[in-house]
Amino acid sequence: MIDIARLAGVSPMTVSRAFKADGTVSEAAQAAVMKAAEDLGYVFDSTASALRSQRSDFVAVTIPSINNANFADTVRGLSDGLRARGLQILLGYTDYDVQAEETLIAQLLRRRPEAMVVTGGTHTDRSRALLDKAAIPVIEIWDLPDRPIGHVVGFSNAAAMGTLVDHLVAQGRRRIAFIGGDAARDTRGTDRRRGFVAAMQRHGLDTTRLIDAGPPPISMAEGAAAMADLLARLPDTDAVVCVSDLSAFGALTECQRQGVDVPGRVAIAGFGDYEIAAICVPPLTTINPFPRRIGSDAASLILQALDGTLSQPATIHIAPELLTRASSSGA
Amino acid sequence: MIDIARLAGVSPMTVSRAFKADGTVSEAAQAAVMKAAEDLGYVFDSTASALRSQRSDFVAVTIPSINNANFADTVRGLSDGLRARGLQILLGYTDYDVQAEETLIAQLLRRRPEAMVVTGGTHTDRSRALLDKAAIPVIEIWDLPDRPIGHVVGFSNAAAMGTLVDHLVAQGRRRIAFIGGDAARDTRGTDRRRGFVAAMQRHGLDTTRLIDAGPPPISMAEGAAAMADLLARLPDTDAVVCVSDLSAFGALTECQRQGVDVPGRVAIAGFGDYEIAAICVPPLTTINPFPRRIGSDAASLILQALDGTLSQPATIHIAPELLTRASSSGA
DNA sequence: GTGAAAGCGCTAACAG
DNA sequence: CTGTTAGCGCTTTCAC
Repeated sequence: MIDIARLAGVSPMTVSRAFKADGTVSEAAQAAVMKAAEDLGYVFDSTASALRSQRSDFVAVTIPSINNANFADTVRGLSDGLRARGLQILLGYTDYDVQAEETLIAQLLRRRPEAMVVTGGTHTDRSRALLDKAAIPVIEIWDLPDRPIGHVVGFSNAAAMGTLVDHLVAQGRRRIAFIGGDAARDTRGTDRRRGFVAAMQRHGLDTTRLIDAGPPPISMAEGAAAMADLLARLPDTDAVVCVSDLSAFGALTECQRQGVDVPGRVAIAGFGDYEIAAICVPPLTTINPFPRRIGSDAASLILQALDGTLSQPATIHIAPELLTRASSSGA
Repeated sequence: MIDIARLAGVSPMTVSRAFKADGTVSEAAQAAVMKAAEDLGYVFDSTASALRSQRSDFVAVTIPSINNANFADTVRGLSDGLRARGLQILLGYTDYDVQAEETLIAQLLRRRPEAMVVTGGTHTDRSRALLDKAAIPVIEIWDLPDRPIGHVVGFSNAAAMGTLVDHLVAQGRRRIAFIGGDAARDTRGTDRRRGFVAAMQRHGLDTTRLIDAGPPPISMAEGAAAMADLLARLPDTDAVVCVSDLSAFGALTECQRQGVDVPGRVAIAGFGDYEIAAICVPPLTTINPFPRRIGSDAASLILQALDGTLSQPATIHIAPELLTRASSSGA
């Protein structure tokens, strides 16, 4: 920067101001600086800037898996919402493990992010302590935590699953099964299972058709295997709800392989409104939790929090939408 | 850090050494420092460390889309391979646009990454200049660039597509169509199309059945629309190759909706070996380009380059695997 | 094994 | 609108 200052015939401070582009530099100086920078192949050093100004321009984000279209959409919503303010996303994934999340949070905080977005509302005590200490805006997303750390953009996974069960019952289904993952790890999946059981009880129906397909994420293949298990052990099942569209699609393919009519003999519903749900044959009934929106709303909260426009911890409730499609038509 | 030094009764330098954990600190001092840090809720500041040591511990990575299972797998391979050395990934996506890539590269370089991984071998002149100037290891992935910037981990998309065509021809297919995206943007897709045309010519077959499904990424729905178009305009088509499994699956669903037998009347093949290809009914013939492997090999190259073990620019050839499945059985 | 001094490249704060 | 001074929180370097 000193070199540029020399070449442009100004002080380093003017160079700094020129790069901030806040219009506080004369046009002549601005042009001279930019030309000198171009000639010297100068690349601004954000590290030094971050250290001195105590503004890293980072927003740290943790998601359970990078290989998931729902979370990817959320990250896009976040990224697009933050880019205008020059904020960059520092992304990490937890593999659906709160211990891994703790390690990740500790690692990310070392970079001095200006805000932190974490997926889900279940964290280790140490994670909570780290986030508290960090004294930066924290947004929990994709859930409605019992004990929020800071701000929240989410919805009740249990309630959303309940609307799905209500729909199936309204369609005349009674012997409804749930295919989901290992309760210990996937907290959102567990919430959905709890919502399933609660809704079934509300309707006075049997809640024992619960298939545990293993640790999250539940793949299409695991959904298919679970469906095969279900068809073998509980062949009178007339509807299946899956923890996600991906496992639901797997279940659907298993029915296709076995010649089981969907929705004639078994209705199938998923969760997440993944691309596949709309296009497979028959298309899948599902819940759209508006993943992109979760991200863009979180971005708005962050911008407000950084502006100081947000005095109270805020909770933005996303209203998931039930999408009824052919996979769950009347019995 | 000064506070910790005081509390632990040592100098700041010893605190620094304790955090580096290189075993050059006495056990007593190490323990005292860790205890003091814990008590004070100290979080190490990577920004200051990066500035002084000129080591950011960042590896910057650009991918076309964050919402793509293939690239997500590559990022996981990279991430897992780099984590052991304490290197963190700084991820950005380009939306399949070389101009956006240029902006992104400029932005990422400001963070002083120690290496840069870029997807594809087509870049703007300015991107190339920026990467040259940066004087850090550069790895291009998912392609075999004509004019590599630095190291490469990739394969020939054209050649891989050729093997797919060869397979279809061997199965007795002759009137083969290609469904792909806008040539201007998706360079890998364009390479695949070129490979398709070259292989068809090699077999002396008609190369005019090319459907342009719009700008990448080509969605399942766009694959379905393209298939509908094809069935309407060129109903004697006996095989379809798609630029990815996702569009291929869309095409398959369109056949299901129209009662077109796959592979009886039309064979379908995709590219990428996405999860869906293995499980849909019928499963899709495809190419596995080993996305995870691309990432882990790139990570290895980076570690070698940073160690100085790599004097020459290296190219690691990935050998994509043809997976023949029921969607392309004999006519 | 430990400490003192200096400085990484930028910008806050103040002055003009 | 521009410049000067000082310092962000670490680590390099050198000394002991």
